[in-house]
Amino acid sequence: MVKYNEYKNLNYAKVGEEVLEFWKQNNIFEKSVSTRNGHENFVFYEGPPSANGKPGIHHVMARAVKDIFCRYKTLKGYQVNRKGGWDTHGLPIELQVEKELGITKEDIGKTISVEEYNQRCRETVMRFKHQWDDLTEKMGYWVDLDNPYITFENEYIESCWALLKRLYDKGFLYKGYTIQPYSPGAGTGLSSHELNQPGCYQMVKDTTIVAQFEVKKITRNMFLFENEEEKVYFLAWTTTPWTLPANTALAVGKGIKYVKVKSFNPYTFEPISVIVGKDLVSRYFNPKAADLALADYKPGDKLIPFKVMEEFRGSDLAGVEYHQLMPYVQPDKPAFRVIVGDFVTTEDGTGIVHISPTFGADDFKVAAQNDIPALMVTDENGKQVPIVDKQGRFVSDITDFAGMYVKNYTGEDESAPDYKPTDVKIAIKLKEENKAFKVEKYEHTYPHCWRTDKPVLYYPLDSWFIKTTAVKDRLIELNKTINWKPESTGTGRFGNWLENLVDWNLSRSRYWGTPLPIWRTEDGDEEICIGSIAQLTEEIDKAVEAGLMDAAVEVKDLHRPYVDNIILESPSGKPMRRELDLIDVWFDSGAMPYAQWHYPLENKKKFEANFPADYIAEGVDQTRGWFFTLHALAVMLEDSVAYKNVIANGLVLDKNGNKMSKRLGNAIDPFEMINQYGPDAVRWYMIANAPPWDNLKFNPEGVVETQRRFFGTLQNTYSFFALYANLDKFTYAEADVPLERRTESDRWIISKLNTLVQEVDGYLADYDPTKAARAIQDFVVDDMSNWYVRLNRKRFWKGEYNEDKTAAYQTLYTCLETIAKLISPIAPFYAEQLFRDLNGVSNKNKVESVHLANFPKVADGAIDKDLEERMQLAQTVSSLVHSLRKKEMIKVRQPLQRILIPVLNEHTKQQIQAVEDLIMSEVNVKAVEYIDDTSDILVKKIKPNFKKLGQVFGPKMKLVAAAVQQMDQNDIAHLEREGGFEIMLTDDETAVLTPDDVEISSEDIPGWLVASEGKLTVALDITLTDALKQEGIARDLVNRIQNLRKDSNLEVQDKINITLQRGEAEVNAAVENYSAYICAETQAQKLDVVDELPDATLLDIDEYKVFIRIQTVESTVF
RNA sequence: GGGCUUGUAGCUCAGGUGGUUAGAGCGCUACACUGAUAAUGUAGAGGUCCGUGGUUCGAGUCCACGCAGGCCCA
Repeated sequence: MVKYNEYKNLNYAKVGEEVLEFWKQNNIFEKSVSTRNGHENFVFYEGPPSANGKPGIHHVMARAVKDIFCRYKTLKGYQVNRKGGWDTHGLPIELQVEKELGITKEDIGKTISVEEYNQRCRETVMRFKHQWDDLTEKMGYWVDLDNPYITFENEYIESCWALLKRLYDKGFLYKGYTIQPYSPGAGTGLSSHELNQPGCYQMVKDTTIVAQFEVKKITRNMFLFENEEEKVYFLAWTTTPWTLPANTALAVGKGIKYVKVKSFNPYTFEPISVIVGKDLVSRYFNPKAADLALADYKPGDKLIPFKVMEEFRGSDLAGVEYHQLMPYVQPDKPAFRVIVGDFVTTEDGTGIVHISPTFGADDFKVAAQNDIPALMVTDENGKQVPIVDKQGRFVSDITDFAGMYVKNYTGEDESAPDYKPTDVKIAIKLKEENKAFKVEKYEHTYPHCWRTDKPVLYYPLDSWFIKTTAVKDRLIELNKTINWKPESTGTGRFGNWLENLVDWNLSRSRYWGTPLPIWRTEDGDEEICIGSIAQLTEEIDKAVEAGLMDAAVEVKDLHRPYVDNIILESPSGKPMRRELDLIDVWFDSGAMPYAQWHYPLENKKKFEANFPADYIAEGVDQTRGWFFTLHALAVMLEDSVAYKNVIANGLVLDKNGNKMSKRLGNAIDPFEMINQYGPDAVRWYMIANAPPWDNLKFNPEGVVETQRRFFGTLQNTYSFFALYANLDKFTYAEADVPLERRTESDRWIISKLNTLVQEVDGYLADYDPTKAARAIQDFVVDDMSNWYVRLNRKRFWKGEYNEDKTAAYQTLYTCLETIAKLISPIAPFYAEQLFRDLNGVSNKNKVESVHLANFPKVADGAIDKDLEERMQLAQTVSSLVHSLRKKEMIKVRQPLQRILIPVLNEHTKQQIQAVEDLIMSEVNVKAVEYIDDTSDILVKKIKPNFKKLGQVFGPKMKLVAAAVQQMDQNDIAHLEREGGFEIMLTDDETAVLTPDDVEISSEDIPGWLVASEGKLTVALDITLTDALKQEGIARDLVNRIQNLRKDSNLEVQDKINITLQRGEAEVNAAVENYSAYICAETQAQKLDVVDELPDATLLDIDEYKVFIRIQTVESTVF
């Protein structure tokens, strides 16, 4: 016969290794997909990791979350294909290569060719692929590693091109500009990486201006004026006065308070009213002048009087229009009004921020959101350009300052007596025009170009954009159909991001990435967007024919520099060169639903069958990354969501809540964890400890606890089952014992089990693995092990192999096998071993792996809530009796005569009666008795039902509660008998209570030892009769003999003979009266009592001494 | 600075729609139990439920303003 495997000191890491080997040998993963052929698809997208760094413990977390639901859906009968993928482009890889080669971006194309450089990137990016694959296997993340999509492969890039062309054809792709750090000296944009080089931020002393922007006297603004003569100005501060001619708006903070102050301009002495942040008044007006009268002011006075007038909120000011400060150039759309910006503070400045969309990133963004135009001029080529040229000079339209450098880019001698920076010249002009309120030097840090050491400008640079704002409403609408876990990430972080959407800047000035497939003539008048290699080849042929290229080149690699060397012919016959930009790597990953199948160039059916995804999961940091790019592309290309359910998981921190980093040395090595504790305990701990979307404080001690408490208990239960089932040769060969012939506790645990199946199914369907894991844990530890097995131990190791025993085995077997299935998504290795150990003997499931099985179904009629309530009562009663015994120091082995339970209603009585047997055996008493109301000896307790009374009496609640507490036993009896009781609230106010308004419970039985919990009270009879004492002794004897057996290393099934020496009278009587009982319990065939017993063992049983000898009986031969 | 998120026992976490004694596990202390035994049971100690205001008869729970940690964005 095949036996259930029995283990000594199970090694969970080894379970992982062995099960992994089994999966590999038998292609279980492949089968878990192929056996579901023809079933409904459950579509999962793998967010591609980058293999240029080592995987960390947080990857185990993220991938466990992905894996759980794919396995769960497989159990539910879906076919779940999981294609792996690698993200291979991007800046981190370039930086790593540059670091290793000891070069900078400047060297590319000079000391190293673009070709060589990209070759290095290609080699570097997959450096740790082996470690990643290894971790994937060892942690049990099932994903197809053999056919992954790789973003640097030609086919993948070609798909990206095809998608870009579709966007281009829909008019979603355009060339615009974005504000970036720019070095006029070097003539190049700087990356944020370059700006973060040490030494870039330097202290400089700049001329700053608080400028006065005059409010227009129009109807809409009249609330700011007290009469027609008043002149009202907004005060706004800038550290870059040269940007003032480009001003097109002012920004205020929505909630910030502003005041209007009447005073005088310190340079022109003219009377003015200015609007400024309330908290900043003292910064611009000397408090010493607070008491001076406005009327007393004489031009030239040192102290300028001021008077604070009305107060406004930022939101009140929004929309107010003002006169252009320096009207050299007119915008092409309405401008010069107040808008709300969330970046406005009262930390410095005036609480009002000057906005010049061409020279500030925030400015650009907030202007775009408010439909405020940028100030541009038309150059000699008819192109729109900013008012400062690429050399850093004002254009000719800015007449007064035409040709002046906005900063000293020409190395002028700043110490020369007649040297005046442009900023100062602007300040002088504004002062003269009554437009400057305050001009002063200000020292602050400002970024400088690392090559020219000159201040950078924030300057509009050419960029290619995807017009995501064109589909903003649709993005928002479709987002509402996505099931976000947690919901707040979808409505909050992601939802807000969509509400404040700006166009997606695709351009990157780098080398290792997907090139932008747009070729343009030099004047930009003609261009072509290429959507495939075939199209490119065709265009090349045309260009060769036109003589623009020497010879046809075969398109082998779509990366730079190869594509840069291709020159195409425009419709009018002009040469077109590729726009040198690469595209944002996020486009690569957002394109994976299409590009992983080389769609739209092929595999249309495959794509359609796998779009959109049912489920994805990544870190919450991907909200504006992958989650967004997937969504944006799906909406623009397919007018669909890209995913229906998404889990945004949190971070994995160290046990103190700090971020893990190599520098701090608190990073946890995932391989070490798995080797030490096995993959299941690590996965279970991570899932059960905190919901995936919360940050997880990872503490290895928690893994130890999980292993001990959950897996240890489960394994213990299995061992217990296996031990006896092997002895009894239980193989689940018998037909199921019908539920009605099983014991109360069998039906109870099966009811609980089915309830559990229902719960776990619900939680997993709702993408909440933590609740599922916790429910399973509670069942295994509390219900199955600590209650069912404890109560039923004897049924397994005592007596004949009869129907009752079969029922016990079947019940426990069913629990264990069901648990194996339920835990298999979370703890796939251990579940596999448990399942195979069980199923290998019973062969009840015709599958070789738990992962090929079906999710358990709730059995009809198995759930019995009444029964579950009864058992709860049994547990509570037992616990109360235990605590009473403890108080009286009466050990459980000492039988007692009876317990007494007051019951106030028939239902409770019936419920307890049904579990009497369990209670009696658990707490070792002979009888359970009940007393009801009629006995008149119960002392009752009354408590107000706050919820109900609160609704009725509201504010008078306290009076009612006090009156209820005052009621004595007679009053309670009256209330119960008559169904109503009148209480006094005040001297002249009464109210009538009904039994529903209060909770009545029995609290005490005079003369008995009682304990109560909630509404349940138990009394214990502690009278010891001779018979009870004798039985107690007999039980003690059994216990000691069992210990002897164990100490003598006897096997459970070994039979013995017992010999006792006659001793004290009580002991003799006990042995005589309970001889049969003692023999049965200890597997003894004979119990002899003799007068003299040499070589005996001395047992201490309380105050008695017993001499005993046990001998093994050799197996009887018939 | 903005958005989102977390804050409950020494530690990790539960606490639908507000209801008066705030729970569990681990850890600690004591006792008990003992053929699941590196388990288990009972009891105990341990809480300004982050703070301050407010709404309410009643707030861990609802509202406002803060504080601290985290993430993303500036």
